[in-house]
Amino acid sequence: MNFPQNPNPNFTFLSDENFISPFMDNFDFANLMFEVDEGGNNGLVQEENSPPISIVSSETLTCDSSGSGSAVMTLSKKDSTFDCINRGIKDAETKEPPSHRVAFRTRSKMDVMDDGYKWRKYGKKSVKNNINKRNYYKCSSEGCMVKKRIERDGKDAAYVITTYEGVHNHEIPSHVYYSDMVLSYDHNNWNQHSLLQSIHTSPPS
DNA sequence: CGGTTTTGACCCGCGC
DNA sequence: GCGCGGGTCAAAACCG
Repeated sequence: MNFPQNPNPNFTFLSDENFISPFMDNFDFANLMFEVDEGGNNGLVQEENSPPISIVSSETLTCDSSGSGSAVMTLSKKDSTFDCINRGIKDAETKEPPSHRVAFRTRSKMDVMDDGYKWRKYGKKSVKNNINKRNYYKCSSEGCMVKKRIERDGKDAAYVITTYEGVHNHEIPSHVYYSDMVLSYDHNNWNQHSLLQSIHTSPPS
């Protein structure tokens, strides 16, 4: 099967820990990257025989993704724990087809990172167990229903949790460059590992 | 002036 | 049925 289109091609889901910060020096791409999907085999950094959720981290992960039911994971990091429950999967079993969903946690001073796509904010909510607001964005391209949520980790405000939902049905509005290298973006294999360094969202003139 | 952001209201699903 | 929490809508404000 083909891999879904990367909703955020600026991020590459690496499976080793030698990750080079892609977003300036105040950015520490981080501790958590996982895909929440329909239980299929198109995990982002899925290794052989691994569940459809992968973590890039030295932290502890327990993941219960048996069957096609909801995925529950607990990520322990010293004195903090991150829990994720994918409700969409359960809903998808009886209703509409599940949308592709990708979530990851990054250490960044910036709340919103430019991923090359154009987003329009449509909501902001305070959520339980998090003093920080959660922001909701939609892709502003016509006909594109991709959404993303951005919130600061309630347990560690240094981290930003970003969740993408859906697949872009259009090209990236602006090319993305990593240093002198244009990010190799293969629609059919977007989970391939890439070297990321710094980012520029507008092409050199 | 058009696109984006803000923000309160509304809707819906879920648990009790 | 009710309350809670999360997600979305939409009108007004804001901005370039």
